[in-house]
Amino acid sequence: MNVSDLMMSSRTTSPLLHQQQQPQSANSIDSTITLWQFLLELLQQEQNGDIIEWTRGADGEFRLIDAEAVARKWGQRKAKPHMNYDKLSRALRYYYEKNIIKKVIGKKFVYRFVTTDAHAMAPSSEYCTPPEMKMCFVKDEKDITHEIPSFLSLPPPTHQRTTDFSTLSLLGTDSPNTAHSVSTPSPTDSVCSPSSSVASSATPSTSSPIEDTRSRKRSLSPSTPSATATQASMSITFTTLATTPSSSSSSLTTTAAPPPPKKGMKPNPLNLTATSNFCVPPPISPLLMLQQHQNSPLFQTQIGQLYAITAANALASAGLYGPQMSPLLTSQSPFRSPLTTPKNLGGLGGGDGRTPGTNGESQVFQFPPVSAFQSTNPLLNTFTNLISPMAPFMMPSQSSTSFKFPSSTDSLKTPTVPIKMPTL
DNA sequence: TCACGGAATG
DNA sequence: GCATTCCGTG
Repeated sequence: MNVSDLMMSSRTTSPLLHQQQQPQSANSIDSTITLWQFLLELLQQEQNGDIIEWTRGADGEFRLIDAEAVARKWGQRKAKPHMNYDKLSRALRYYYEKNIIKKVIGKKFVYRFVTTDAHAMAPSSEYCTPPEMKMCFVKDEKDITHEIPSFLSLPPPTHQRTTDFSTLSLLGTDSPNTAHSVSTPSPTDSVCSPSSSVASSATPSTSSPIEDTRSRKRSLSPSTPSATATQASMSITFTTLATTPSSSSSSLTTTAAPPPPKKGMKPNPLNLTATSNFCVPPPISPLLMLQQHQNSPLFQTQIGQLYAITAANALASAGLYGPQMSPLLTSQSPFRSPLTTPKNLGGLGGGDGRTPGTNGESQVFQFPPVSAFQSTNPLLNTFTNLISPMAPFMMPSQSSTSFKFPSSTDSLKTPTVPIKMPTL
């Protein structure tokens, strides 16, 4: 199966994508659509190129060429005849808090869809944030010829981070038949409690040009991670994309004797506080953390068209901690509301756009371009080549852990991920 | 003029 | 919850 097939198949699984294939008229009333969806829709339709455009599609950055015209269309869609840019922009500003859209400071009418950053996704940022992550999304095969709308975002360094993670995540490579998810334990079992994450992520970081002023309003409840949890555990669940997220076909738990999940506790794949079992407080080196990146609107709506590859800079650190800890992970259901993301966006990723800064560019974290870790056009390659960054981790010859990526031929089978835990 | 966020409201 | 509407401020 090639990328094209993959995309086509994925489209059929996505209501949103289906909707995009049959775009609603900007004039028709749809009270359910949200603004960011509407904007994405406009951006995807060439006929709107005179009122809205991607300025740096690779970064999710777009500009309202004719803001009032966009607002009028928005008003038509929502049956709000008095809609104008002033009101529309107020709605956009609410997105700042939700980490869906941010303002590109210094550029008039320029906004940016926010890619997922570790802090948005992982409230337990202090110990659960991978040191570095590279991620690229490929929007569409034909678009690759001019620009890859790669949502590349690099979480800034965290001073508070005292641990080094070997993290490698492959995201969004949901083949039509297979998706992969982390089956997470309950947040109540979390080592990295939300409170500690607030404390850490809301700590003003001098390294970050982004600072959410609102986060300072929140009460900080300083706490330290539990020193008792020294065991890392891991559970990877593979699901079929066609099924509901909860109907995972199987799961596998590591040999680290993790506490069994509480009965009746339904893991929330988005709640990365639930990744606590991957979090090991210092001085013991944490082994891994799996992250999902699903709250980006583009990721949400274009997952079938997007290819997301993340590769932490764990290639080296994986060697440190042992190649046995090199899990791969893809997202579970891509069709998940970004607004279900935990609201703890404080700190690095929560800039409100009004932080003193030189310009918008300096306030936007970007992942390196695709070429940073893809020497060739990824879409000219096969699916296998797309995940080539992970190849070293998937080679039994280099790893005591073999990882078999589910293929189209065994899509209904349950891939196994034998994971050997180092002695702590 | 643009951008921001509080507040009230639907 | 997600805007919409209005408004004061910079």
